[in-house]
Amino acid sequence: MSKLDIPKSFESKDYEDALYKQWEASGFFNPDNLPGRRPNAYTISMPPPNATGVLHVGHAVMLAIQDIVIRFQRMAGKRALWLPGTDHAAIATQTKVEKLLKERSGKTRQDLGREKFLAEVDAFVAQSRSTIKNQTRKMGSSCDWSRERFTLDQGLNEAVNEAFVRMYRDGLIYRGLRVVNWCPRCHSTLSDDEVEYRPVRAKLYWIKYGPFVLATARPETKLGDTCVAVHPSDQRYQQFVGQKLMIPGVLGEFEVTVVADAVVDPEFGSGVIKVTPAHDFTDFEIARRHGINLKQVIDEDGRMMSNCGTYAGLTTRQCRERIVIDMEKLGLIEKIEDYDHNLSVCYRCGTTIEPIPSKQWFVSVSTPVKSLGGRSLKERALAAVKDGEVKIIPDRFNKVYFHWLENLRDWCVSRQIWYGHRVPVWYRGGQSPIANRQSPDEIYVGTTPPKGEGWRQDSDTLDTWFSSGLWTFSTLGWPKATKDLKTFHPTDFMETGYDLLFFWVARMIIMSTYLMKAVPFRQVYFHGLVRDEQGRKMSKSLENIIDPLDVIAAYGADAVRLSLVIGTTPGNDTNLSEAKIGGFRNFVNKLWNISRYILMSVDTVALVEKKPKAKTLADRWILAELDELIAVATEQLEQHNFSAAGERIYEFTWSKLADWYLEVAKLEPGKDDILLYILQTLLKLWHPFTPFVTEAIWRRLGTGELLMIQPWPTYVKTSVGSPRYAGVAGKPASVKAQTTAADRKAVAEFELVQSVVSAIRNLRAESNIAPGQKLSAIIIDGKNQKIITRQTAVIAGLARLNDLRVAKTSAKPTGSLSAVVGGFEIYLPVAELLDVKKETTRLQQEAARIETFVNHLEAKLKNQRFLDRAPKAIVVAEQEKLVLHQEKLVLIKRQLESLK
RNA sequence: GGACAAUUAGCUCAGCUGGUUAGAGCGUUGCGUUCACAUCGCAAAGGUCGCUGGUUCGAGUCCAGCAUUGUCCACCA
Repeated sequence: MSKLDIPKSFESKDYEDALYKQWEASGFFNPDNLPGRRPNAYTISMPPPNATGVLHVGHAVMLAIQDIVIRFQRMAGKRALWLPGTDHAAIATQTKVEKLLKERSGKTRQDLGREKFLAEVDAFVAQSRSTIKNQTRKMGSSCDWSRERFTLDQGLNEAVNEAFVRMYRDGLIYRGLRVVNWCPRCHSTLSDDEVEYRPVRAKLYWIKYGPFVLATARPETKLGDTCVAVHPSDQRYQQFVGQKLMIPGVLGEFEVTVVADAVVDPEFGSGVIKVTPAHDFTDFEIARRHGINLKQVIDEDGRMMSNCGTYAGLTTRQCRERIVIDMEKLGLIEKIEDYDHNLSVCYRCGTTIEPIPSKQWFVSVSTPVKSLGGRSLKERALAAVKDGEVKIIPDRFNKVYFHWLENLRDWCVSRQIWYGHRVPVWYRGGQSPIANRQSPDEIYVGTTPPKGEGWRQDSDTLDTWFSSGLWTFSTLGWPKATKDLKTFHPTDFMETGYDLLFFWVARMIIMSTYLMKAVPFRQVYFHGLVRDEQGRKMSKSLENIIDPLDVIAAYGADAVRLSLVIGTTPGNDTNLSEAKIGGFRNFVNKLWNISRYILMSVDTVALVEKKPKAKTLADRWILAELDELIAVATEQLEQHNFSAAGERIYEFTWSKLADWYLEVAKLEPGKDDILLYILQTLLKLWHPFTPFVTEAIWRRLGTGELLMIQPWPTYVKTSVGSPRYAGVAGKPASVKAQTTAADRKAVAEFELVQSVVSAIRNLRAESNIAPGQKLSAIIIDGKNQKIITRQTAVIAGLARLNDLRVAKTSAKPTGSLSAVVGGFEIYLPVAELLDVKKETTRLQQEAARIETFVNHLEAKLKNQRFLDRAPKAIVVAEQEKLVLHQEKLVLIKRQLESLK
């Protein structure tokens, strides 16, 4: 043993912060500083966490996966850039600050005024941003902080303005009066995707409506009705179509027009619907198709307007209760039924959405664009995935993406909140009343304010996803033609939760294909939701939240990373528990101790970069296994099968290296170079997954260099199979390490040795022979004697035998435990310790098991159809299997004889 | 209403284009401190692969239907 002093366990907290500082100080997070010629760039644009947020386990997954990819690519010689940032998350942030303000001073944002309120938000965000940045560091994320961006940065604001103006000039942005999703609490519009649905038990009111009886869930909207619609082919109501009818109501009679429209389902209810164009999306469309006026009765506070007589000022809910009572008095209610339906609520605050008419800015997704070859934004974005320019992982999300885009309506991008990018539009003149389609405004749309007096900027801000949609290129300097933009865009790998497919991913594709004439990323990988160990969502009320920072402190960032990656598949939710993290902490410690042993047992610690020559069977075996591991792990990482890659490296580390090879190394001295080579290769393979522990060990090699920039291990590869996958981008051919016949033989032979050792250990355990007690053994075989003879020292050492004899023919040793493995008969003469009855039973059971299997194989091989139709190789394999087991059966029966 | 997942050992999950007696981790049981590691070692027990059909020489794997759970989309007044 050398005098190296290495602690017995890896205490993560003693290393993590110092290592991260060292990495950051090295400058290698910045691709410009990476050593060597690196012709190819590899870029990941980090999904910016909300500036107000704290790191949660969802971020942790994202950071773990992306860091694996970027560290792998960096070691593989790419000019690797992982660009971090934060998102201003307009509505979420404003809502949060409003809440804090209310708690602190009881004031609203209106009390403060726009400017002061925004100053509050800025102060809050500045603080939160630094919090989440430090938390990101705790995960070990190797992102380039020198390029960090914020969606409200000056540069990004320029990008937003530029994008808006270009779209406006191309006729893709227009201002229009529409029924919009309105959140009365946020006082803002919401896009369709920002609306959530909650099932509620409500009432369905059947009301008498002039000559009709019809059903409605919202009787209060009757005050805004301007027409009634029936299906064009509905014979029952033909006579009314086109007529104007006077309908009795709680505020007296009012006039409606009867129209025929195909959206009405004649089978449902009475086949008649009342139409409230101002407060329902479908109704708005009906009214538009038939040139019917709309009548707004609900205002921006969600209250009934002054045109509602005695109901003016009531909330819609209060009004509903009151109006039902009043209608019952007038005999206008036919019946009331229970009714389950979905209530639209704001995704941020849960307030019931009120559809109201409003003049807003929209992005047209269906207008043909010249620069897109006459295609619309929608069509271009569809093509990006259909043509394979963007590959979605897992590909089942393709369908979801197509469906969403195909049904996409124009995107309402203006918001009436204060925090965000202000709409780059200026007005001069009086702003028109909301219900008026004609605007007398003089409008100026531009990236810089117009010259001249009296211009007033639009008070609305843009949907936060409008700026997020530009993220992959606005962060690289667009609209300026920067070097970064040229080098790093399109990015290579986007990774986020599938809940962001519509909100963000699709919009990035829309924006980038239009503004950059290129996709924003070549691949997009969706991770699943992290749930608790019982598969429930993590939530405050369930008290089942796992805080990444807590578990990093307790188990180390490496263990947390492994627990979030191994055992997960893209797009599927995963369950996480502290027990799982604890398990990986144990593994990290195992890796530490493997290293500790190797570093302490070698004479000289040195770099061994070339594969050393094997001297023994075990050497040949482990080196062949390692080559195979490099090939498989590399291929799996390239294909983003992180879990599979990790599992394979894990298995090699623990089940092959630690359990077998290191034990052999204790018996066969002179393996320093091989041990060091394996260790160094393994540290490289693990580094993307567990950067801290691997870097900490690497430092003990004393090279003075960082592991994070070491070259990825190489191997001689053979291609297996061909690229025959259906995937649009084409999956690469499967790759294996090139193995020689000698390698394959070594693996087979060593596996035989392993089975012999396991069999002897099994015999000992079954007979309760203390592990410490030395035994002798006799192994009999005619065919493969040489293997055993050459490996007697290894077998004896691992099986704790003090004497191992190899004989050609069965000497029928009496008083022995026995087993048959790989054609060998194994006898452990234990004499007086032998429980003949127990041993007989054990062997009989074994024999019975094999007999069943032999019968099964015999039956199979007698089946003419199997012989005729199965591939030759399979038949041969089955025949060999049969012979093998028949022989084994004979040997076991012989052993049974010897017990008599 | 439509779509998509999932359903394999007590728990959490692997099992690729169908072909060894279906695997791992955790947990359980027995034994154990051999100088890398008790955050460890050795060994063991534990599964009619949700159900029903079908294709096939052969199905956990492919097809159809069903059931259960979950998610997304749409939403009819």
